Amino acid sequence: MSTARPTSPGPGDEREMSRVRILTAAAEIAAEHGYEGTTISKVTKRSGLPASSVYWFFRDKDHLLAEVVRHSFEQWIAAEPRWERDPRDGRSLAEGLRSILSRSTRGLPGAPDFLRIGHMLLLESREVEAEARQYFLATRDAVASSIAAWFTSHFGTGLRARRPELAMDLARIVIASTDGLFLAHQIDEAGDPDDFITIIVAIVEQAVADAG
Amino acid sequence: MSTARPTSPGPGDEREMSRVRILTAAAEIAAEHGYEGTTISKVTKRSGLPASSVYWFFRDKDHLLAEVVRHSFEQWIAAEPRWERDPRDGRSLAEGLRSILSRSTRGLPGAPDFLRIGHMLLLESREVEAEARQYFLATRDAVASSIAAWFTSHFGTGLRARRPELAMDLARIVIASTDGLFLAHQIDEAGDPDDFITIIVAIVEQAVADAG
DNA sequence: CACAGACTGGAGCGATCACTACAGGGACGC
DNA sequence: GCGTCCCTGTAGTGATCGCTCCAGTCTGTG
Repeated sequence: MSTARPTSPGPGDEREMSRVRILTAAAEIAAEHGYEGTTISKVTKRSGLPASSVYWFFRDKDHLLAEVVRHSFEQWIAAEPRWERDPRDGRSLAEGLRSILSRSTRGLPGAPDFLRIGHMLLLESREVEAEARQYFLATRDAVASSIAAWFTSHFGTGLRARRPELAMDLARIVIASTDGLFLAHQIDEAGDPDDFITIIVAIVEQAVADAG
Repeated sequence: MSTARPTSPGPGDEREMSRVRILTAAAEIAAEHGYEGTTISKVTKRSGLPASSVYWFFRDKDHLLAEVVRHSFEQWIAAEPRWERDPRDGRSLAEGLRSILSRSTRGLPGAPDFLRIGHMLLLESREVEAEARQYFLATRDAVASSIAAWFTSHFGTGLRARRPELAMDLARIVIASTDGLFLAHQIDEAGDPDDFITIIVAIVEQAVADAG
C-alpha cells in the first residue's frame, strides 16, 4: 500500500510501477473473489489508482485478468524450482524427485495467487474469459512437459523405448497430486507436505518398477 | 426443512417444484460462474420464475447459495457409493478399495455441481458466505470420517493399535486424489480414471505394508 | 520556458446489481 | 358466494457495475 511516493522519481519505470500495482492488486482480488467477483472498483481501491489509469494500461476487464494470469505466472516460475537435472538433487530418481518436490511444496504456501486464480478459471466455465483460461492451460501443459522430460532423463533407454508414455503419465500424476495438496492447503494450514512427497515418490517408484 | 409440508399431494408438490426449480437453476449457474457470478437475474431467466418468487422462498442471495450447497449435496450422496463394507466388494482391502473407487469415479463426470461449487467456495475466501462454505467443509469432514472408518474396518487389531492415525491419513489421501482427478477432469474429458484407481490402491497397499 | 506525451483525478454514462412493494390469481374451507 | 393463504407478475428502489470523457498535472526534451 504505502509505497513509492512520486517524490523520488525513478527512471522511466514509473510507468511500470503503476502497471504492476494494478496487476498485483487485481491478482489478490481475483484470488479471493474469483473472476466475476473482481471489480474495477475493488482494484482501484486496493491499488490506489483511479479507474482511468486501469483503462489506460488495460483495454478492458478481460484483458486485465488475462494479464493478471500472465503476470502472476511469471512471479510463480521465478520462485518455482526448475524441472531440470541438478547435481545437488541426488543420484537416484527417487532422491532427485524428493529433492525437487520438497523445494516445490515448500514454496506452495507462500506462492502467489497463480494457482488459486488458475483453478478458479478451470472451475468457472465461461467463454468470455477464453484468453486468461487458455493461457493458464498452456502454462500447465508446459509444466507437464518439463516434468515429463525430467522423468525421461532419468529413465534407461530400455524403459524409454518400452513405455514412451510413462513419463507424461507420471507428470500428470505429480500435477494432479499437487492440485489436491494445494486445495487441501486452502482449508487448513495443516497437512504435512513431506507425507505427500513420500507418497508421490512411492507412486513413481512403484510405477517405474512395474514398467521396468 | 422449514415449513410444515401440506400433507395433500397436490399443491404441496407444486410449491416444492418451484423451490427445486430455483435451486437447480442456481446450482448450475453457481457451478459455471462462481459465487459472485451467480446473479438473481440469471436465476430468474434459467428457472423461469420471477425474482419475487426467489425472494419468497429464500431470504437473500447468501441464504439461497447456502441452500444450493445443501441441496446439491443431498443429490450427490444419493448417487455416491456408501463407504460401508459390502459383500460384493471383494475379500481383500485392495479389491474392496478398487471396487468402491470404481463406482465413485464412474459417477464423477455426471455428478451434480456439488464438487464444483464446493471447490469454488474453498478457493473464494470470503467471510460473507460463511454459511455455505461451512456446510461444505462439514460435509467433507463427514465423508473423510466414513472413509477412515472403512479403512479401519479392514485393518487388523495390531495395525489398528500401532497406527491409529493411519486410517484418517489414507482417507485424506483418497480425498485429495479425488480432488486432483476431478480438477483434471474439468480440463478435458480424457484421463483414464482406472489408472488413477490403480495408483490410489498402490499407495494404500504400500502405506499399509510399510505400517504393518 | 514552451511544448508534447504520459499518466491521474473526477464526474458521469447506460446497464445491471440485490432487493422490495404491491396488486393480483388460483386453490382451498366455509 | 366470500375470505384466506400461497405464490406470481410487474414495476421500481438506490447502489454498483464496466467503461468513457476530458481537463489537469506531471515528466522528459529542446
